[in-house]
Amino acid sequence: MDRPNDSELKVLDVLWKTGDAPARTLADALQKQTGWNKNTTYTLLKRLMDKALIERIEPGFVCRALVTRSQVQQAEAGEFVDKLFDGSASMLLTALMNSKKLPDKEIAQLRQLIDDLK
Amino acid sequence: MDRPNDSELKVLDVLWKTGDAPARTLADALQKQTGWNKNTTYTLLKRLMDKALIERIEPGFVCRALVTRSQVQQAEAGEFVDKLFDGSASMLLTALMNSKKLPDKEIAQLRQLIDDLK
DNA sequence: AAGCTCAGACTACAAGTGTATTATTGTGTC
DNA sequence: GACACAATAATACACTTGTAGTCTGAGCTT
Repeated sequence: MDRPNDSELKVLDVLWKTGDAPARTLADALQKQTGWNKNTTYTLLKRLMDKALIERIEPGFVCRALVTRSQVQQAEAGEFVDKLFDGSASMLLTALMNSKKLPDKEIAQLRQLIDDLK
Repeated sequence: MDRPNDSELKVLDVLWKTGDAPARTLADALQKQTGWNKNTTYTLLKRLMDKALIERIEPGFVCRALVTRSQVQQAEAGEFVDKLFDGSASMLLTALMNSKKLPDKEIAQLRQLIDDLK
């Protein structure tokens, strides 16, 4: 999978939230959300097509994501932990805990995750 | 803190491992490790200086890191979890567990981390 | 049919990245 | 002091990224 860069990710994010949508709708949403000119969104949609991360379908030339949020999250998380933490999830989590105070809810969910492991 | 890009990170990585070292030493290590021409390393050292992530000190014009590995890890981890997981550490960990099978050692350490939380 | 509008395509352009080539300066050797 | 060579600086250059301006063509208005 070709990877989305940061601004492409913002477009995908809207697309994942709204579901399949015409370019115009996405441009409007991103206009509101980030102040982008609509052409900026169009350009990014084009680049996303080039990377085969979205497609345009008839009728209406509607945009559809070809990757799910989870797929991107998993791919990026794997890359990231390798790049900075030598593949160690626990070191990543340590850094995260030092970088920001996790809310209780998060901690409970982390505990749940670990407990479910076996 | 100005952020290192991927190739600058590789330089920092060597510097963190070896401790303060002359440019030449780092270039040699990176030559071996990544095949880079030594001038590539020099260029990156320059950029790291511009970003104030390293300094050169006398005697010997030796390179010294101005940020620790932990500082960079924490900053990057915070950015990353916000960018892709809306700040949620548990969602990150979930993605990571789906992306690669964690070795038992890792799981034990994760459990330890959570248990130590309280 | 001539013009207006708007979605979408095409083009642009500065800044950042990855990597290397060329130039310069310092230094030990004869 | 001139030469050879290692250390560093300066410059280069193609590619990516972030963002926007301009062009085109299809349908809507007179």
